[in-house]
Amino acid sequence: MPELPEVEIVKRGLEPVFARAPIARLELKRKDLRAPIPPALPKKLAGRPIQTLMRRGKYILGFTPGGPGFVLHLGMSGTIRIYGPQDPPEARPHDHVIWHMQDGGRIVLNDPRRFGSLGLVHEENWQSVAPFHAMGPEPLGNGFNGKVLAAQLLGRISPIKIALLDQNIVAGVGNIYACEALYRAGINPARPAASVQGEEAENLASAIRDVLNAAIKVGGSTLRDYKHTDGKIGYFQHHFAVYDRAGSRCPDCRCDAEKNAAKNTGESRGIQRIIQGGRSTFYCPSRQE
DNA sequence: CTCCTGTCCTGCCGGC
DNA sequence: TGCCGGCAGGACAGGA
Repeated sequence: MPELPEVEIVKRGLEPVFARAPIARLELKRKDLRAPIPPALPKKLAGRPIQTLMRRGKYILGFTPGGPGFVLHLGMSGTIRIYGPQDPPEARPHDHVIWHMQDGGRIVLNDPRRFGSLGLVHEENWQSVAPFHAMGPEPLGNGFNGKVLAAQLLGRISPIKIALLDQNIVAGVGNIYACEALYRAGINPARPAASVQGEEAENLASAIRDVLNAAIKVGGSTLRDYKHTDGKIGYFQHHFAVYDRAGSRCPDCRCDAEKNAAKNTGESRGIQRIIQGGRSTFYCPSRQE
């Protein structure tokens, strides 16, 4: 489920929790996530504060003062719940990891599909180990623009939609925001990646930034009320232009005009769903020629 | 290198 | 109502 905006919101929700108190202990109710949780991790975190909390792509990293830290990925179905010191204990199915804080607060990782992961990293060298060593630029970073994106796409014959899902091309974009960004940029998802250059690459880079920022903004407003959303953070109602809207008309649809023009052909219009790389792509054939 | 397919796991939803 | 197939926001391994 979570792509960059959702992960960013989760990170922001975790910040005050880690700022308030050191970790008392890490409870592992289940160790077999996508990869086994390193047995040494609880020991490295117990009794220690998280001094630095950051996001890279869809990962959240938290470092203790000495350098060791955790790296968290929510996979497809991972969620985080936050409990204050006053909140009564609550266990739900698929709660796998609990950070017990020294002030009594708790952070719970719930992940039914267990595609998520929790690992051990070190502040000194995390950037040079997998998966970070090859990871593409942060789309919300200062250095990201059309030229950078165009350079990343050079030599790529695969469809632009597939390329955007590759974390080594640009970090943090997933299936939803790849579709939404291509829609905003007016680029057909089947276009060869390397053919997106110049002004189109600028448009796409801007579209990626804009759609991610918009989603964060919406999530940020939800974050303040996270208690009302069942303690879960990072999961908010999005409004998508094309994602999961097959058959509907896109926001600035020209489909009616096209339908009239193509009346004789009987060709159907509206948002289309196609399969690329085994995953759904949604796009508007009228706006994304 | 890049590309493509299959796989991990559970829950939900629509169709019969 | 119950069962079954298909699908889900991710990432990796392995082979071409």
